[in-house]
Amino acid sequence: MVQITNIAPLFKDMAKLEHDYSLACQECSLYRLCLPLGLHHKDLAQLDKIIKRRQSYKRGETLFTTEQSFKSIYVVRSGSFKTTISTSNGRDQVTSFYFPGEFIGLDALYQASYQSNAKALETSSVCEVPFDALQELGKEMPQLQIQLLSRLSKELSGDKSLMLLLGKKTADEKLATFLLSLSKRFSDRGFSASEFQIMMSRGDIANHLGLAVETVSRVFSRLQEEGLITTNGKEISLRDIEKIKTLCL
Amino acid sequence: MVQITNIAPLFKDMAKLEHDYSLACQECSLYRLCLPLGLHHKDLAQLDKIIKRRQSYKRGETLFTTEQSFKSIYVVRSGSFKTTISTSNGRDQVTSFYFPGEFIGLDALYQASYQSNAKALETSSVCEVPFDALQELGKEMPQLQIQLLSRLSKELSGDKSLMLLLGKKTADEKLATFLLSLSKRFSDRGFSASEFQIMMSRGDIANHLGLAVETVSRVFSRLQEEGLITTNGKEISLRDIEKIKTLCL
DNA sequence: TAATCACATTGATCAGGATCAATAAAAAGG
DNA sequence: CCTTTTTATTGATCCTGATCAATGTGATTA
Repeated sequence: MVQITNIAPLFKDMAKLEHDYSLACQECSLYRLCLPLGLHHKDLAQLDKIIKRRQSYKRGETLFTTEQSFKSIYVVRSGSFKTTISTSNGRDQVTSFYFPGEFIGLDALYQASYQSNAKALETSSVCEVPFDALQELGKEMPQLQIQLLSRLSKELSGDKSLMLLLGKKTADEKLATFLLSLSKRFSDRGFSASEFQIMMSRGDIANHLGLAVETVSRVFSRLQEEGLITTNGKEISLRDIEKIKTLCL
Repeated sequence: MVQITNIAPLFKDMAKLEHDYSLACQECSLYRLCLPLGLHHKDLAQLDKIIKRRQSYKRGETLFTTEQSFKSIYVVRSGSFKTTISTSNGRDQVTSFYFPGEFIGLDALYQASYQSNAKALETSSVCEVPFDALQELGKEMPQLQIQLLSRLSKELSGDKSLMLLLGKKTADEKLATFLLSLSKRFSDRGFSASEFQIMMSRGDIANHLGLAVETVSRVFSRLQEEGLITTNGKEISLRDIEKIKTLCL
């Protein structure tokens, strides 16, 4: 059996996370969720050197588009992003949402150009990791390569699950699955698993789940009538997680 | 006890293509599509040592299931496979089809167990690549790591495209897109881009595209009436590829 | 603070594709 | 080879979720 990673959740100081964009990997509260996991101290320092800490992006601002050639992968430092791809006639699909510690742009390295458009969902910041430099480092740090492979593999299995959702689940099941996925990710990051603020619009959610906005709205209302959740705009609280789990299938 | 370890060489003359499972990477006709691409000759020899050539699988036979722990990735040598994942209540989704030179099991390395079930669609064979050994080799061959990353990334972008298909395309668009994807993959492998045999059932296709069998059948008939394709069971020929392209969106 | 604009909810109606049903055609198996 | 089983096609009907429409609720800006 090949055991690759053990991303244990935990981080404490929210304030740091939000505001100190220059914070080095060594002191970053995302350490356990991020790329450096498993690196030795001296290797970490080297990784730290190649990472560019970037200014924040405001809601709706673009991180990259399919027009740009691939140079870097991005790790969310604070806030959140969405990626979309489009048909030639302008319909588009929200392929993923990204939270702190998650990698954006991994699907780009094959074609050497970004395969999707990435936009901030709220005021957010990222660490930019130039891929060339990362590969150079990787030659001397197998652990880093493994980390990277592991991330790609994780995204891959997430995508397969979404295929199952898109292809085989009903509207109710889709939304239940989505809410639990958010819950898990918030709780992995030290936030409440049952009460959180969603920063994506109903439209984004609907699009991501292959539904119409109206359907999402109706399912939210129905779940609320049944006492499974409470919503107030962007505030969501899951009142009966166990029951919601049974809805996911 | 007489151990019969390697019978294959005895049959060297029998259709190398299909049946010589012991054929080394150096002589393999899939070279350009496969893992070794870009490796130096001596590195290739080393890679060759860790690869296990496996007996063939018959239609419907299992390559691996979600119950098994992850040890190896598999490269299709001949034939084809499908992978599926399932909901807790038994609905399942065909997540991908795999052709010669393509890698199966890449989504497994994150959780160290296979995330899907892989089955042969016809009499097929694979090369088994033990992941531990591959990682060891990778330490000395950056090119190999890059190849691996590249493959993961490629699968990732394929999956994103499928999300777009599942979430935003109509039945006609789905089937047109699917046919062209097959066409491309056959032509990449030196076969005709316009005439080929599909080895997956209508059910598999329907499931993969998030449709009912009946719908797939009807769309096939409609495309045929419109003179865009000809079908005869598993034989498909694309009569007007340009027009089919316009259907994909 | 009003005015504008983007987003959300709810209702009424519609349609694409699912489901049900029957038959036909291939495979598989004895 | 004939029998049995699986897979494919075609038709009739139904239903989930899309679309259209109207109103409500927040946000942003002047």
